[in-house]
Order: sequence, then structure tokens, then C-alpha cells
Amino acid sequence: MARQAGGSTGTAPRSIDVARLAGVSQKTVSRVMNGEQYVSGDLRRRVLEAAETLGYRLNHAARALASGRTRSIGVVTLGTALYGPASLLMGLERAVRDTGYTLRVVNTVEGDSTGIAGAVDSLLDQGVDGIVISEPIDEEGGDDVAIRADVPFLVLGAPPPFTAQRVVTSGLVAHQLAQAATEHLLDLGHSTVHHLAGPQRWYAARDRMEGWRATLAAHGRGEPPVIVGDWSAASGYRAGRELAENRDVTAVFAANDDMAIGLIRALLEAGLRVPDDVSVVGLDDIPVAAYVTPPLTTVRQPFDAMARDGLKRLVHAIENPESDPIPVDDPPVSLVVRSSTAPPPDRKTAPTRTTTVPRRTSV
Amino acid sequence: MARQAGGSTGTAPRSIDVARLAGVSQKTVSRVMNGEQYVSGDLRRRVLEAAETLGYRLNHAARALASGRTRSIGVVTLGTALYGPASLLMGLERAVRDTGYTLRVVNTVEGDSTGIAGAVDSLLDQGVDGIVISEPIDEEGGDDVAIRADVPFLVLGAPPPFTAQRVVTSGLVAHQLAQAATEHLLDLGHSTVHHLAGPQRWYAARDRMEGWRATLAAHGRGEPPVIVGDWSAASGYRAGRELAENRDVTAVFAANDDMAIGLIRALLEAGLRVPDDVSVVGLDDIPVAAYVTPPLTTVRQPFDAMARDGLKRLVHAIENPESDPIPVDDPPVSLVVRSSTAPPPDRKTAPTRTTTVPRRTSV
DNA sequence: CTGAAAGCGCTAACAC
DNA sequence: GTGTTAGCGCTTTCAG
Repeated sequence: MARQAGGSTGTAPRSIDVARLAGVSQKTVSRVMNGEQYVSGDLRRRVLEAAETLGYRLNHAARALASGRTRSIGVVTLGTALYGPASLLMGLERAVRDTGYTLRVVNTVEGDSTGIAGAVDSLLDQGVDGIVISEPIDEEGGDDVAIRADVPFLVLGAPPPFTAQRVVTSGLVAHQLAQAATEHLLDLGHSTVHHLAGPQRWYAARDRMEGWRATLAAHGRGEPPVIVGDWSAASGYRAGRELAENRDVTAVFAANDDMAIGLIRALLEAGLRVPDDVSVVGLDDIPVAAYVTPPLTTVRQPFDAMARDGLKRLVHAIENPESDPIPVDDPPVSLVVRSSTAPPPDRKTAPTRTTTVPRRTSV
Repeated sequence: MARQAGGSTGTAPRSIDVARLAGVSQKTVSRVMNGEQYVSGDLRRRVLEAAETLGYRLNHAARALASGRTRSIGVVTLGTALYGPASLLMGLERAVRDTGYTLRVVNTVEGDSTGIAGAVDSLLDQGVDGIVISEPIDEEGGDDVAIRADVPFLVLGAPPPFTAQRVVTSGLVAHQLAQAATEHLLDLGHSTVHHLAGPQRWYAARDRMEGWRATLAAHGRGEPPVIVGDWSAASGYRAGRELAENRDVTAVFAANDDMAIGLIRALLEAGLRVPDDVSVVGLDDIPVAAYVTPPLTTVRQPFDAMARDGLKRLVHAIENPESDPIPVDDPPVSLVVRSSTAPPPDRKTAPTRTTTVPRRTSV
């Protein structure tokens, strides 16, 4: 399948070589390789054939130099293997294939004060046509970083953490995720829902918290104090020890599954039963969520759809600098009900749920 | 922090602009930007200053075209958010910063028969100087794909899945991981250890299995039949139901934590106690491993060290085509003992372990 | 519909 | 130590 590198001479064939073999001008080869119109079917065929026999491969560096565009998109990630960010990155890679662009990935250097700005800078340096901030966070300084660049940005799931022109922001998804989790608990009969939030530097964490808050307000429920974790199961565990002392707590929405699992562990150690005494909802649906004890009720993020929609809009902004942006198409979130949630202890009417493992197979 | 794009004119400054401002030749600017020697400190200073005021940014496309090298490294990933592969990718990103190269990431298209070869091809197409196969697997066809390319390859943790020149393979790590897990169980007094393997297309899975097998042999123990899963907790659960029927099973080494968690879940549902009746060791030390019930004993992979060592050797091969490869420096693996392992039921002497959660904080 | 000429911004040899 | 001269392999004008 893989083409041979180099011809008989050892040097890679150029478009002019293809042109000569096909008996056309080099420009015609260029037209064919770029799928431009106004090339007769006959010539196109001959060019393609010549390219095939020569094992021709277009030189992207030359193309970029001549055209001023690299056809690559840069992604700023946080450099963690957390399930959410990692899944988003994979979704982006999957989605980018259909756009004709390639991906350049850069982590924000942890501990570096330049943070996202530094990562963006290095991407700009490499000459990308657009940039994706996959998990926006606030910088240490607190001030919005002023990033000026001539390429469009896609900021996933949050308002842009900086000032830049042509920013294509995506989504109320985080809000919907929190709403689904909170309403599920409310529907079960809990009078209110506690929240174990993610680190507040993350927009994702703040948005989920806002969604929870708005949902409680919409239902006229009181808002208990928020506990803030750092996404880790360890922080969930600490929060759990705290919550276990408060007998009023009957329902908790944790901003991610890892924290939910740590939380449950602490509750269990404190002698509380889950879900009989306290219900817990997570967020992410990590691969093991269905197999911990008790199997975790959680909310699943539409990573692939988010990546696809966001990239589509980013590419549109890249290729149509002047035109209006494509409207956001927020994909639906889905609640996965398992066995960590139940009606509150007081008014329990339904029988205790069995802890049968649901049918899920995906890796 | 971020430089302004474009000068007053709106066009990006070129090296010749810097040269004029600094009053030197363009070649001198080039020398300075590349950190070459034979430039007086004075000139270097002036050039740097001029570049700074102009907001000069080297054009990588032009450099690549002129030099024939892109200073980028391609990574072939499997496109899963599994903890292991995702962590390795993050480790590679972290490690690549120190080398002066950038990363291009491509997933193997799932279901595409060209698989790794196709991904490599697209990377070659983009013009990378070297390629990393981060999680080698066998192709559907079964035959080794003949990949001929003029760039060196780094195949992490396994022998190369194809024939290519200048391949820098890395490691016996998988073998050591399996050995650590198996010996821990043997040391506890178990007469033998069962193995729940990963999908056999993956070299990582086969290597772990070989390590387990070799360790049993070295201790003169019998080798029970292997059960094969697919890395998922669901497959671990299925394996657990099977193993639960065999009362001879007292110790299981699962090839990753997800399967271990699914396995434990099935064991618990079958009325068996972990670790009192059956001990289980996982592999990866995923973030929630310390907080499931019981906290999981597992083996941690040295992702960052593997990535760093591998990349160092790959870059050496890129920059010194003729010289000998740098020898592999396999980093140490570490066993994390928690509460899913104990002596076998028969000869148990030590008291049942408490299930206190150990002190781990990392995300 | 097709072709000819003119660079894109940098590095690689060579001179000085 | 430093400068000069040629391209690298494409895409862009602009003619036909």
C-alpha cells in the first residue's frame, strides 16, 4: 500500500517529472492535484496515471511556501490523559480527516506562565491556518490574554479566554450536561442536589456549575454550598469525607466520573449506602463507570459530534474569511442511568435497585 | 507574550527585513536563527534585537523546502482514549519539546484495511523526518506490511510490525510489567497465577502475556489457560463470570486496569471476596484505581521515561543517519500494592488487609 | 480550457 | 567570521 519513496534515481519525483511523462505543462499537473476544474477528463487521466507510475507525492512545504497556507490546524491541549480531554482530542483527529487538513498538537506547558498564549504562539510559529483550544482554562495572571493572530480560533465548549478576531466558539453543551444530571436527581424526588465542581480555572468546570445552579433555580430549589475538587478521584474522596458528615445530603452531582468514584468510596467508608442513603451522578461515562460498585449513573458527552461540528465551522472560517460563521449545532447529551442513583431515603417508594451490570460493550 | 502577526504593512516580516534593519546579510540572520556558530556576539545581538522589534517569525515552510527537512515527527496512534495510549501520547508531546521537533498526529483509521501502513503513508506525505508507532498492532491481513521509507521509525514497546530500515525499537518494558505483577502474586503464596490478556493483535498484549508466561516458568509453576479480553471492563466482566466458576483460581493478573475492574465486579457478584478468595492485579494505575472497591493493586508504566528515551533515540537516528543507534535504556516499572491482593485463602496467616485508601493525589 | 513566467522565504554551497 | 549566488517544488498571476 505504501508508496516507494524515491524513484530509480533516489530523488523524489516532482510535479514537473509527472508533467513531462504525461506530456502536459507543470501547471496542469498542479491543477489536477488540487482537483481544480477546467481540466479535460483526458488530460486528468493521463496526469493521474503518470503520477501513479512515478509514485509522485506532492511536496507540502513547497505548496505552503507558494500559497501561504499550510492546510493544517493546531490544537492546544492541556497535556493530561484525563478521559474528557483525551476523548475530545481523538474526536478532533477523527473529524479532521474529512476536512483535508492535518493536525498539529501542542500542550500548554504546565507551570509555564505563558500557558495557552505560549502554546498558541508556537502553533502560529509553525504556520497553522486555524487553532483549536480544546479545553480552555484561565491563565494564572487572571487577565485575559490578548492574542492577536490572523487565523480563526475555535474554542470548544466555552467563551474565548482571550481577545482575538474571528473566534468561533462552541457550545452550551456543558450547561446541558449539568442540567441532565441535576434534573435526573430532582426527578427522583431529592429536595436539592449538592455539587462537587471541577477546578475553577477550567471553563468546563464553571459551565457545569452554572448549569447545575440554573437548573436548581429553575426548579425553585435551594442551592447548597459548592465543594470544589480538581477532577481527581482523590479530591472526590476528600469531598466525600466532608459530605458524609452532613446528614442532609441525599444527592450529589460530581463534575466528572473520577471525582464521583472517589466520592462514593468515601461515602461507603463512612458507612453510608449508595444509592440508598446518597445518590451520586458523575459525568463522562468513563469506560469503567458501568463496573464500579455501584455502577455509576452518569452523563455522556457527545465528543465526536462536538469535534465534527466545531471543525466544520473552523474550516469554514478559514476558507471564507469574509462570510458569516456557520451557526452552532449543539449535539444532544445523554444520561446513562445505572445504579448509583435512587429516590431519597425519606420518601422512598420504589424498591432498591438491583446492581445488575447494564449491557455496554464499547472499549 | 504572543507576538503580533504582521508589521505595520500587514505583511509578515522576512529574514531579509531583519537583515536590513540589523545591517547584516540575510545569511547572517539565518545563521543566528539556527544557532550556528561563527557569528560574533555583537552581530548576534543586533540580529536578535532587530528580529524582536520586527516581530520576526521564521517561515517553516520555506525552511523545509530549502533544507529538505521538516523538523517534525509523526505519531501513529490508535485513536482510542484508553488510558495507556493516551498517556503515551501525552508523554510524547511533553518529550518532543526538548528536541526542537514538533508532532504530527495521525490515527489509524478503524476498519481501514491499510491500517498502520495507511497512517504512515499519510505522514510520509506530509513530510515528517521520523515516525513513531506508539501502539503497534497486527494488520488484519496478518502479513507484515512492507513499509519502505527513508525516515527512521520508533516502535514503542514492541518489535517492528513491518520491515523498514533504520528502526529504533524500544523495550522490554511490557515484559517487566508482567513480571512484576506475576511475582507479586507468587510472593504472596499463590501456587499459580491466571492471566486475563488483552486483544492478541496488540503487541502490548502479547508481550505482557509472554512476560507472565516466562515468570511462571522461571518459578516452575503450572500455566493455566489464558482468557483473552479486549481491554474493556465489559470483557473483564465476562472473563470474571467464567473464572468465578473455577474454585481453583486464587490469583489473576489482568493486562490492564479496566479489565481488572470489570473482573472484580463479576467476582463480587458471584459472591467471591476480593482479595480474600481471589487476588487481582491490574496494569496501568488509572486515576480511579485507588478508589474502586477494593482499591486496586496494579503496575505502573513509565510513560514519560519511555517517551523521552524513545524520542531521544529517534532524533539521534534522524540526525546521524550513519552512526550507531543509542542503546535502549529501559526505565523501571513500579508495582503499586493496594488492597486487591492478599495471600491465598488456604494458607492465609496475615490478617485481612484493611481497605484504607492510600495517599495518592496525582490527577 | 491550457501554458509561461515569476516568485514564495529560506538554506546550501561556495567565495571572500 | 561573513556575504554571494543559486535554487528547493510548488502556486500564482497573466497570456493565450
